Amino acid sequence: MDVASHAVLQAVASPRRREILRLVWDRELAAGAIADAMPDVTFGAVSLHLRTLADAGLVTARAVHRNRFYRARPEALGPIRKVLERMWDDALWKLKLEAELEQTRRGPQQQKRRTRRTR
Amino acid sequence: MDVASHAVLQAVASPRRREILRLVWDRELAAGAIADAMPDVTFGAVSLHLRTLADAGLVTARAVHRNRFYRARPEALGPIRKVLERMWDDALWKLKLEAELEQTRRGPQQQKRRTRRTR
DNA sequence: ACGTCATTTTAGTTTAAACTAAAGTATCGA
DNA sequence: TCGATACTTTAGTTTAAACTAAAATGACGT
Repeated sequence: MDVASHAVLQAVASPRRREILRLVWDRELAAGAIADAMPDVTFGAVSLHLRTLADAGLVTARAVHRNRFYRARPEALGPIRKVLERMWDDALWKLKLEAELEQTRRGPQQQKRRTRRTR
Repeated sequence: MDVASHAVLQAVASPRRREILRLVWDRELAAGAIADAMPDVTFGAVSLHLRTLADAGLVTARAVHRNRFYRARPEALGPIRKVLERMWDDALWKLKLEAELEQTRRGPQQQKRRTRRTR
């Protein structure tokens, strides 16, 4: 797990930032408009979240006049998607292998001797 | 984003828990063995992480004698993998569409009238 | 029944994240 | 230039997560 993927995971793990991400997922939105859509939090807090998202590469900013327009950068999810996918597939593969082996072996390979299992 | 996927994301976002997850990814390991593999943290702390992982469905426990053997449950990653995948694919599709539209339009579409209301 | 082992749980502390209010920066329009 | 707008940054506070030490639990051997 590289440091970039960690930042992405960290950023996406916050419900607040997922909320922002959802807002700018399919359209550009000014920081103020994002803050307006989240009335229970201050503009400053939103700005900090935007910075976190930008640092993780999950959004990009474009300055126009006094506005800063944000937009999601979905390709930044690629790496962690791949990380998860690789973990997942790898594990599935191993489980399948295990299941196949299971049929050729007698019982689960238990550690140490077992005498009783009662009570 | 459902509550289960949130728990999974939250659990996976912690480096410590990813470390544990990696340890039990392809083999069962007793809680003590996991703690032994992480010398910079106490057994108690490891146990709490294991609980978090178990609550998220990312690991299962099996009791044998006095030991509790943990193992990753990779299929728990499925839902969030799907969530990310869906977001990702959906966005890529939209970006492509946008790129196509871009060629038929001149310049960025500027923002309209704004009514801002902040504390 | 007693003591030990493997682990969990609790209670309290440290560390980090999220948040607010206010100050700072930059841009525009007059 | 000045004042307003649209943000960002800072400093300090609140909330939550991670951690530790120690007590509690429960199964086992004797």
